[in-house]
Amino acid sequence: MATHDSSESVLSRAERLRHRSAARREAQRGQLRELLLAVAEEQLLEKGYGAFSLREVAEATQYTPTTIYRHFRDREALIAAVLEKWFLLFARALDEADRPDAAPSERILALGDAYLRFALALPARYRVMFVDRPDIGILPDGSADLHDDPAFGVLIRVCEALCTAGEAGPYQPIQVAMMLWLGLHGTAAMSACSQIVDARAAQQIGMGIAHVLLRGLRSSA
Amino acid sequence: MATHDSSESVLSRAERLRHRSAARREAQRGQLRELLLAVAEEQLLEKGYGAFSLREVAEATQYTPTTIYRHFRDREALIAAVLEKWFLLFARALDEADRPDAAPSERILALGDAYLRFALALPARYRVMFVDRPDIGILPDGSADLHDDPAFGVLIRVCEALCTAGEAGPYQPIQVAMMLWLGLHGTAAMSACSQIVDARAAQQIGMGIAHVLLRGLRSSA
DNA sequence: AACAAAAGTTAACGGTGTAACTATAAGAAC
DNA sequence: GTTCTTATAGTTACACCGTTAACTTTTGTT
Repeated sequence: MATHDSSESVLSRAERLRHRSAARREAQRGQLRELLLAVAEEQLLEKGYGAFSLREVAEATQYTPTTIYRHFRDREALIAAVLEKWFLLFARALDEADRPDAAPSERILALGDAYLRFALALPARYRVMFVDRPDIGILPDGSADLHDDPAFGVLIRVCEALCTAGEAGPYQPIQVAMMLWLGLHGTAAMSACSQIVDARAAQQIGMGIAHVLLRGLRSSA
Repeated sequence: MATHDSSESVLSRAERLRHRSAARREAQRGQLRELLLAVAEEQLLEKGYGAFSLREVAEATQYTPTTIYRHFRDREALIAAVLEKWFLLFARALDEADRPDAAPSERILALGDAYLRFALALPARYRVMFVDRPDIGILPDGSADLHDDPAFGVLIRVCEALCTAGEAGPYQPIQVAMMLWLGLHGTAAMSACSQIVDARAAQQIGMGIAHVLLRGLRSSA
């Protein structure tokens, strides 16, 4: 078990880590949770959900992997904490994009534009939020109520306005909201997961879908 | 998750495997590739892309993990081989759904129905094919030409028929195809990745998107 | 029978998440 | 100021993962 430290400068990750962490131990203390969150967010963005590694954020923070468990139940909880922050940003982005005084169809276009912008600005983030993680808006008891989600709440209210304006044919607000959301999600997800559509094309296709859907709804019996 | 190794009857996977594979060695031989493929497909469906494990298909076939490397370059190649089969099935499903004699919009609806049916019948399969794997239709040289894909080829031809029939406004066939495809992909992907929309709802929303898109296209200037 | 190729096994490496246990430092109570 | 308690970090260990190199067996061909 004795390691030859006389010759090579080759150190395993464990050795490196032990050395560094001993040197740092007396340094700072506390606010670790915030530090871990920040590093985790960074790693999650650049590695993606699958390759995101607990040990890697440990090494980046120069802490021991198990130390993370003092602050987060497990890997999933750490990711969930990052996601919580992201969903806040997402809701804010949609909220700021809404123009309550404009016509419903204009509001929907503005919302769609903001949605696509959010997705395409950081595809890795969108991917973790909406495709890798299967539990968007899933409540603790297992049921899902999208109306409680602030971001979806904005959309559904605008769709209600569209319906009462008689521009959605026979469709219910929830149906309209779903068609618009999932229509845009298709291009956002494909752009985030594949390379067959780049960001510019995705923005164009997505807005095309929004336009055509609105037109189709308006002309529905 | 929690493994109690207090009992002495617990064997490690390696021990179990060595024992069993010795017992099986004189059994059958050959056609291993097909067996591996079949088991891999099964595992891929039930575990998903991320949790799919080479060693697990090895154990299921009672072969050693390294044996797989005789037949497939690596884990990714094994998955790719399964995917090849799935994409063949997919192309066939779309091809069979097409009704060349019907009106373009009818053909598109039939195609959309088949697409959603394929996706919702085996969500895990759709997920691996269209969201986990980032390289749909990516050619070896890195470029992507969707027209060469048989499944997309069916769609694009129908969209061309729609355009020449004057039912797609100013949009080009490729744009129409993308809007339809990605519109449906949104509901299929969300249904496959999350639990907030069940299969029935997804089918309904997806067909709604197709209908409304067609109507919107037709009424476009 | 001899030999070459293919098929299968063993052992190992570095990576992963995580459970159980230990050490340490800070703060409170006396 | 000393001791007890508690939170926090560190250590060790385990099972799993994909992958590789080296070895042994089996098979088919000459």
